[in-house]
Amino acid sequence: MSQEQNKERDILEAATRLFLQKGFKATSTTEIAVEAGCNQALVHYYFRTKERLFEAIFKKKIQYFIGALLELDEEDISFEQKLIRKIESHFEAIRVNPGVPLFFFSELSSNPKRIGSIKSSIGDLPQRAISKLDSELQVEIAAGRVRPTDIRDLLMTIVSLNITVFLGAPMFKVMTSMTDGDYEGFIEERKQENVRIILNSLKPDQR
Amino acid sequence: MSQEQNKERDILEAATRLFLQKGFKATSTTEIAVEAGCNQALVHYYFRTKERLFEAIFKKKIQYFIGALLELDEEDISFEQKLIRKIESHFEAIRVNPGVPLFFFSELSSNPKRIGSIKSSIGDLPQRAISKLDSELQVEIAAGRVRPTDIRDLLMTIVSLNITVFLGAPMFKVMTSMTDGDYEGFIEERKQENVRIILNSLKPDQR
DNA sequence: ATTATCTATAGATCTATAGATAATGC
DNA sequence: ATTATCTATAGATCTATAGATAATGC
Repeated sequence: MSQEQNKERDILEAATRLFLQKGFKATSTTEIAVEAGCNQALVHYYFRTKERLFEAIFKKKIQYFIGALLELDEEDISFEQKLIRKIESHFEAIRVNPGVPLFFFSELSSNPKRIGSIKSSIGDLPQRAISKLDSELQVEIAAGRVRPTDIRDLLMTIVSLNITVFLGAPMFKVMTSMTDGDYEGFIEERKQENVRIILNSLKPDQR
Repeated sequence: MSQEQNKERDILEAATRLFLQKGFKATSTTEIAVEAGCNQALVHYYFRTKERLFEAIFKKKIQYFIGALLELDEEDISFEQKLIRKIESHFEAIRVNPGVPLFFFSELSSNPKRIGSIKSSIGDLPQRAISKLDSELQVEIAAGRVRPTDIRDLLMTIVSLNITVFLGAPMFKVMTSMTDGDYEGFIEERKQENVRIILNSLKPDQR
């Protein structure tokens, strides 16, 4: 028909939505099929096993996220500007995929053998990107513009602040009695707050 | 026998371990029974359904954590000292229960109806504790010792920094090629780093 | 012919309960 | 008697595959 149909894509999309929302074990291939508008056997026709389908999705999401935080931008801007851009790009990547960090952490915790799956799909991209950022950081430190800082601390701080706004949303809404609307406003404002906190944490001690 | 046995407790402990590690859906009552050293029917004898067993554990963990962050300490110490203690006590609560934050977030995300379960078990304790901390914060702000800060931002910052070290451990180890030993050192150092970042974020703008 | 899609089903769980037996408290 | 524990099983999934049928590409 004119409606270009592609069940394989439909299945992948349905599975992505469901795996992200409920995790691997709690999502059945039957459910995926219903959501994709086909029968359950077709899921296995295209992806053979539920595990393979899952891995395809898992790897795709990992690559997307690694890119968002670590992409090797060669632009000639100040370290501070570069850092701000990285933080904001990471924040936006999560805003668009708010379920992904939780998805990673849960699946990695419940099934540690997936660590191998990650390693193989990211290669040494993180290593290289981290080294590069680190050497830039060391230049700033040497120039006295940034307090001595371990690059791993800096990365941990960025990731912590950016993911938790989304990952902890349900819990925070309950604790602070915020409505969904309130919380959207909070998220909106939080990006700048995170940037501020991180830049502040890098200021050399004064006084 | 002399070995005071209490299968109900054994079941609860086994279930806690398994639910924390693999989540509700991926843990079977059969598995819990094996781990507790009894047959599967006994799990249902004591707890009737898997869901009830889960809720008992869930609520217990929530109460423990709310306490750790929000406990109403009346001691007469400076705001800064009080804040430092709260951050450290929260950090330690997570260190001892490193799987709990992920557990909360996953189960809340995969089954949003559990939000009700949380609400009912925490009552207005968070509200009161937050208000109290907020009024203390406002005093500091009025005195110019702290930059104007929304209490919700402060809480979000504390929770973000403290949980992610543990929650993101598997991912971080992969990304930064840290061994388990390296990472333990990193955690050790991270508590002070978090305190530092948070206190820095509260400093009034200078210059 | 090949590829996409469906129906039907085997075999493996998994939860919850019924009903038997063993242990404990009077 | 009551409470704790076990064996056995019904009924509900759920994954994966076999084999039939429909659609598509030459």
